[in-house]
Amino acid sequence: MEQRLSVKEQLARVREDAIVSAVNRLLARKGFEAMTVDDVAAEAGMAKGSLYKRFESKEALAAAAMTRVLEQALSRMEQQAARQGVAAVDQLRDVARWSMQALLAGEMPILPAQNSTLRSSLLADKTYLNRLNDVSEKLGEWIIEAQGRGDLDQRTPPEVVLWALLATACDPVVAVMKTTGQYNDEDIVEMRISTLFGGLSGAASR
Amino acid sequence: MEQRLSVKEQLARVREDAIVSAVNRLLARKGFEAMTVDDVAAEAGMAKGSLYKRFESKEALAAAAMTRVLEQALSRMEQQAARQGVAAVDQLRDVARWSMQALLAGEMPILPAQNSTLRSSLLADKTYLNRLNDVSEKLGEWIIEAQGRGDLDQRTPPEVVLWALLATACDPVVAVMKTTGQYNDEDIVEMRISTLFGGLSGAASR
DNA sequence: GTCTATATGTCGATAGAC
DNA sequence: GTCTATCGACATATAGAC
Repeated sequence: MEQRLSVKEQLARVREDAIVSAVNRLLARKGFEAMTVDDVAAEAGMAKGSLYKRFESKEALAAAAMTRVLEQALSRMEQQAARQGVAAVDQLRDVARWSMQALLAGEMPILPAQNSTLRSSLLADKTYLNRLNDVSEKLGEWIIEAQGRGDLDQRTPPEVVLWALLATACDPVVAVMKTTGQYNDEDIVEMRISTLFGGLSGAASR
Repeated sequence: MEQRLSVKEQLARVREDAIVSAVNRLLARKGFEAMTVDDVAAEAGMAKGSLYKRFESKEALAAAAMTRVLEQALSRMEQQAARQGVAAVDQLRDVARWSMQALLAGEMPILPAQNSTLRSSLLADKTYLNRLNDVSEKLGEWIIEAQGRGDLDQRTPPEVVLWALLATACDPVVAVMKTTGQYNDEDIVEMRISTLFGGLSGAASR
């Protein structure tokens, strides 16, 4: 009985993962507003009714996708934290790289500017908020450390650095560079990271 | 007869300006998808039918708003260009400041990530494309000049600098900083400009 | 697969200018 | 009195919810 339940649970997890992955891709491709529940059903390969069995609304679908991305980021950050002798600023750089790579791979659900229904739904989702808080706290530690060492500008408030890093996940320039076809993914990421940390200014302004 | 036509035309222009201003505010507030044509009618103080008399679709309304912002930017840039003895990099900084101020004032129509209907509509709008081209060309000149003087990093391709500057118009960090209420508009703009040009890195990494 | 709500786009009625 | 422009109710399609 216990074994059977476990299998059922595993199947449920696989199914749920298929849904969340589908939502993730669709959010990355078209954004929340343009994504329809029919799209999700088609992409996940199941009937619309099955979606509403597990998720109570379109907003809940999106929230699950965004929560999963935060969990993946956390997992990545914990791996990074375990490594020895890596400067905090390099750990921050790594997170920014990771999120831009996800963005380029079409796996980063982009949250629209200020959609009312999705936004209020996210603000009511404790799991999402907890994960966001976990990510922010870990990044915050690294930011303080990097500022202490002089690797990050000390005049910029830590929260502002944090938001700038989080914003890499929806950097519009990455998408433009991608669509021109002039640059490969690696170059795009490196150029944006370089601009983010080093700025646009040249030698004469330093 | 000529006088009468002129008055009529003036009235039409005033009306059209009211419409475009309303669209502008609504795009800034809720974005294209969430904005309804009924919203526009209410905000502009006229009936929906009157909107469709002058604009053939919701997309055309949005395109008109975006075109007008580009025209305002151009006008600002031409004023800047007329000033003597201003370094190109400072003119670029001024444009970035201007667009962020517009963003903070709720007057910057934000184009959604990649909405299919609006995007294809914009790409078919010659007026919009021409204005965008005008802005890009002028900025491109300044970028080349600033790079030549060493005021901008020469390893970053000019187009990438251009896109980074255009992206200030939809900088999500500005909105977050605004909503916290911790900073006034001027501080927000200066911090973001400073990060954009100077980067996040501190003295130890220079 | 069905239902309901809502959003875009249309059209006939109407009011006001000359 | 005619003509033009505005209004707002209506048709139609589509998307969320179950």
